[in-house]
Amino acid sequence: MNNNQKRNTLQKRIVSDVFCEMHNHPSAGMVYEAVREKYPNISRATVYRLLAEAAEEGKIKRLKLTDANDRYDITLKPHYHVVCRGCGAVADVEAEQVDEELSQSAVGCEGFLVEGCHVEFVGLCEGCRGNSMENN
Amino acid sequence: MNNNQKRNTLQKRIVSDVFCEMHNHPSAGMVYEAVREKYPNISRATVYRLLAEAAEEGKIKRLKLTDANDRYDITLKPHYHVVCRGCGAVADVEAEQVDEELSQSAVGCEGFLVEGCHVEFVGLCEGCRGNSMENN
DNA sequence: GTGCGTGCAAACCGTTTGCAATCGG
DNA sequence: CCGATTGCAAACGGTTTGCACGCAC
Repeated sequence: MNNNQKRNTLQKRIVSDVFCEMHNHPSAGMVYEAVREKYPNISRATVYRLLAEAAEEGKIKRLKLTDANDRYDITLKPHYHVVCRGCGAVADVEAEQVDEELSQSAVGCEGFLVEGCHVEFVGLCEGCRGNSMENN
Repeated sequence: MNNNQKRNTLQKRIVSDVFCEMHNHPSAGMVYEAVREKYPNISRATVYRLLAEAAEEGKIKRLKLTDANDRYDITLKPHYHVVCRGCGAVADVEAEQVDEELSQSAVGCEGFLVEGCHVEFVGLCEGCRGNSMENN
């Protein structure tokens, strides 16, 4: 099956290490910036490629969110996320998974077959609640 | 309050007319293409501006979806959508709104305050179910 | 030595914006 | 007439890609 030999490069190790130390569900760009501090000459393309590759191999998860760019998640176990409407930060949510029930209760119009669903929470992070911008 | 006088331009009327005849939750680009058939010289920027403006005025709704680009919805009443994983088409979903309950059952990590949520369904449209690509 | 992986820059795609020209009120 | 609105083209931002070089094996 998997007869293409993956090479163990320095860049791959560094990107993996740096990403594993970040627990903010970073975007590829955020990982790139973080990696550059240790390894300033790394190419943006390499970071993007390595993260996308890891996601395809199922080692990490690529999150699609409504507002922001794609984020990468080290946690593979299914769970929901909350996005801060102030700064875009992402955090995990403790809530039971209701995808199954939700999807079964849904009927798509125009002949659509509903197979699954995506739940995403919106809120405010601790920092943005402190700022007196638009918190009610 | 609203002391800025809006002008009634030909472009505005055409974009509005064309959009109202489309019931596919089109993206701005899709509306642009449709408008161009009637009014070939319209600027892409104008269509994008008019749709964004109408959404800000609350006349239409701008949908943020996880995969695709923003879509525009003529229906203002809250409801869910299903996105075809084959072709990206969007359709309305008949299901009761559970945002309130869901949000209240959710606890954000890292000091996040959960305020609301976004539910989005995934499925297959009639056409894509017919194609023997990757339907199970 | 072979060819996978990298770095670079350019392309990409949907969208937004600066600006001069235009046209609605 | 005056300024809101348009058209154009360029900029934008995040991401992907083509290609020559270099390094892992």
